Amino acid sequence: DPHFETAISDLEVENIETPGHMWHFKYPLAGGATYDYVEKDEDGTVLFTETRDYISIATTRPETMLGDGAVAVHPSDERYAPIVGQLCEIPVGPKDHRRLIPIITDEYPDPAFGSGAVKITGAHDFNDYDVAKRGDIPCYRLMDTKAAMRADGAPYAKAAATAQRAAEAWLIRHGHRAAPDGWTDPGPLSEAETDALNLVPDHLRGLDRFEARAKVVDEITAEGLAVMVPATDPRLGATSAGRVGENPPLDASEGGEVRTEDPALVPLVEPKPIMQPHGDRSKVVIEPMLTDQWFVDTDQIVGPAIEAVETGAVRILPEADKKVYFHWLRNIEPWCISRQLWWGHRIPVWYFPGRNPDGSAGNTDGSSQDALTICAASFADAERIAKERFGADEVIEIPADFTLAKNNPMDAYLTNALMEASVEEFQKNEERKTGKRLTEAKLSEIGARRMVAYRDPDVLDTWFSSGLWPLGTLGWPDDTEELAKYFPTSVLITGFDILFFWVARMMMMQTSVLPQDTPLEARIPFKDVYVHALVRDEKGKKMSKSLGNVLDPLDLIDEYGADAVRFTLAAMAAMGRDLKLSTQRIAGYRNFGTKLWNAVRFAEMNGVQFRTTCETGSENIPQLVKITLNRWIIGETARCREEVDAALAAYRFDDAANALYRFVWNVVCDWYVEFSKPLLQGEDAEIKAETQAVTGWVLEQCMTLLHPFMPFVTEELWSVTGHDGMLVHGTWPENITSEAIDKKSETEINWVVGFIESIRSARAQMNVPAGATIPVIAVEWDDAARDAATKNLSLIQRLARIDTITDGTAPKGAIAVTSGGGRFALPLGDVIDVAQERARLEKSMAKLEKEIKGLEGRTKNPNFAASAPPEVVEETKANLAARQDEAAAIQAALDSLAELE
RNA sequence: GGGUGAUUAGCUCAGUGGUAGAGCGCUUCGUUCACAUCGAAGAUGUCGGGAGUUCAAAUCUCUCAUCACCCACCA
Repeated sequence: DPHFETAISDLEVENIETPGHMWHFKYPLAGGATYDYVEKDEDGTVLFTETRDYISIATTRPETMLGDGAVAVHPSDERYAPIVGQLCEIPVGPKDHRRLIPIITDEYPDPAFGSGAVKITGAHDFNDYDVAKRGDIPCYRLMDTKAAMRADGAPYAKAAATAQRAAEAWLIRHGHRAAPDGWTDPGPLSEAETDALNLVPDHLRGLDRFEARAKVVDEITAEGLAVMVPATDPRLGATSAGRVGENPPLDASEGGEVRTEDPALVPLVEPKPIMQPHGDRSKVVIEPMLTDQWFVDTDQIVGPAIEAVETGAVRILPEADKKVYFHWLRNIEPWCISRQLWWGHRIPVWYFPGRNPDGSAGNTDGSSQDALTICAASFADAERIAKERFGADEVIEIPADFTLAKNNPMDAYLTNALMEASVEEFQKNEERKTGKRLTEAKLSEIGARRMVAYRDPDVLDTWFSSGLWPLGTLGWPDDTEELAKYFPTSVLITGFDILFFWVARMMMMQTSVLPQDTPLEARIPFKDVYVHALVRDEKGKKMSKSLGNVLDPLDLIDEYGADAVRFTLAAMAAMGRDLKLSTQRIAGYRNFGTKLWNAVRFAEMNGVQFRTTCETGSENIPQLVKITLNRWIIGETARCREEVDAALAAYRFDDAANALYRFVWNVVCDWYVEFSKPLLQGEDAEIKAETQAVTGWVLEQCMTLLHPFMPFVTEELWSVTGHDGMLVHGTWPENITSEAIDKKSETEINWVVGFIESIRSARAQMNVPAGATIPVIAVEWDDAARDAATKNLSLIQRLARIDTITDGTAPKGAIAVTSGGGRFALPLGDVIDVAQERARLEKSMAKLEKEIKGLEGRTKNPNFAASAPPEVVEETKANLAARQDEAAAIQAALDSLAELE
């Protein structure tokens, strides 16, 4: 990452499609050689022949040409067969020091793409690196950590000459050129030697990579080595993605100005969208570059992480994300964990320059990779190991940038406490002190007993450090109480984008770091992973600052309140789906908070007493509560609590929130509060007292159950209703169970609710004035209906706005109302509009008939009875019978209406 | 290029085999003592298209279309 000047892992790279260009250049054959370039079609018919003195290559990154080590073609590509093993010239740099590179074969180039020939820059391209490794081609690094062209090392001419010798040696070694007499293979350049070579021409040194690109393009074009095509060539305008207009025309900053005598010919530069790697934090274009880094060989630790999810020891919810998890882990790459940053945990590795891996003196290479390294918890540990294992008398820790010692093993042996001493100075000092010059042997002896070490300056990837979070926070590696109690942890709630970064890494690290002989279930970091939704904008796009489509939660909270925002997010958190936030919905849930507030206010105004604790469980309620209405609401409360708990256990926060919304608004407020009014305001003290108590109890349950979803308003209500202590410290009402449901009360109240709704509906549709109180005639009703209606007459009177219910026959000109187990008539005398009533009844009838037809279709189908489960058949039959009864009642009403006309 | 998911009321979304749902919005009515940030009533759907499996499909299978996201080294 040229911005942060550090290596990053591939997970931290975002590939973004950006407009780019592909240049076509000629690499002239060495010494002016020529060949017949022949293009054939599939049948072998010759399409095109030309004598060429170059090979054409295409590149999107011309600046990397400077580091080319070869040009590769596919072994089967007959066009280039004649020149494989020859040298060609990189057409950049000083004319008299042009580098020559071999033309090699490799399976990688696709003969059908571009010219079929690929330039190989092993140090700056992943594919090229593989080709280079296979072909023994050197990887020349061109840039520094800022991705500027290198300015270090020997002048270009010298570096190029070294590279040239290497290329020629390669030709001989690989049998493309006869060895001169007396030639001995010097062997390929070592990695350190290769890395030390700076092949950037002097005038390009220090330039930014993009500036260098423009200059390279300019120079090649000026020299006439760009592939030229007629200005009408379609490739100049089309993009490979076919999206016209996305690629801006080449501008001067990218180079490539036309400098040709023939105005009809222009350089072939194809506009082309390129997937460019960007740093996810720095947002700059990442430079693939060869550097020494620490990697985790993930293959070795990935197994248990996969197995734990396969066996279900760790659940990933929603299940769909399991697939993503598996796919990534099964195709995992080595993980680069070293960072060249100053923050983070420093890598606990000490290097011993001038020592071989076995501790013996003698490595003159200076590179760290094949030198002695010791991984230890501290320098003291590293020192102890060095002394024990390698018999050193003394280990001196030096700074990582103490290059003198690192690069010269003799210096390293002799570095004294002042550390700036060279062998020369050491000798002088000794001579001054003792008057004798030390022999080489004596120097070596001193050196052998003394070791210097420096700690790796890099730090660990922050995700590597946090990968041990579950264990680390609990005191591991000590055997703590916390570890015993809390590990494995229960649930990790996280976002999808963290699944790879953190979750997968924690899985791999926890399961690997703990003793392998403990069962996998005891090594997992957590049992459940709940992958929560991402909030997106209204178009479904990920919110991002650069797009400007961010809804700031703080703004929303300012406008609607924290509870409303929180409840909305919970209510919309259906698993496995991202949510598009709508402010309207937040407003709706803000009103919900107000509704609860008002319900509590109502209770207070009616002398409701709140208790400080809810010690009453379901088992006691039937004895304590006598009134049907109160028994009913207690049952409904229990039902709601169980629903909420089941939803929460399944991480269905939306189901839990919606269940509570329905219960509080549509059950408690719409019905219970309305029903309780006559009881609370009536004369009977006993009824009043019980209803006050139950109302208080119900509202307490509402506050408690809602507290996780709306903590602020519920806490406030808890406080203002005189409770001691805070609701957040309260207990969850697990003891309110469905045992509290009283079937008889439930049936009765449900009938009353249905009856009131039927009358209200009929009234509204027949335009009966809202204020008018009307009588009801029961044409026929069963005992249950009669019982329910009689017992709850005052409630029905109040909410349906009727005065009496009397037995009788429907008078002419009455509205017909059906309700479970009964037919009723609302006599309105002359007021009734016959046509309107007919329309109303016919509409109900049509709806019923449609349902009946569907139900009949099923029950009459012999296959249905044979194949469907018996309970479904029964249910369907019962349903059909009920519909048919209702249809009959409506038909009767329609018949009597007909008599009126 | 590979993968994953989505498509249901005007909008935002629930609903994995058995009578299509919620909130918002919309229409009509309502200033009675918790609440107009409210109450009552109401309208609204070829469940993206097509094919298949099944007694029965929004739900399972295949396919097409569109959208979104993730992954990827075509110079």
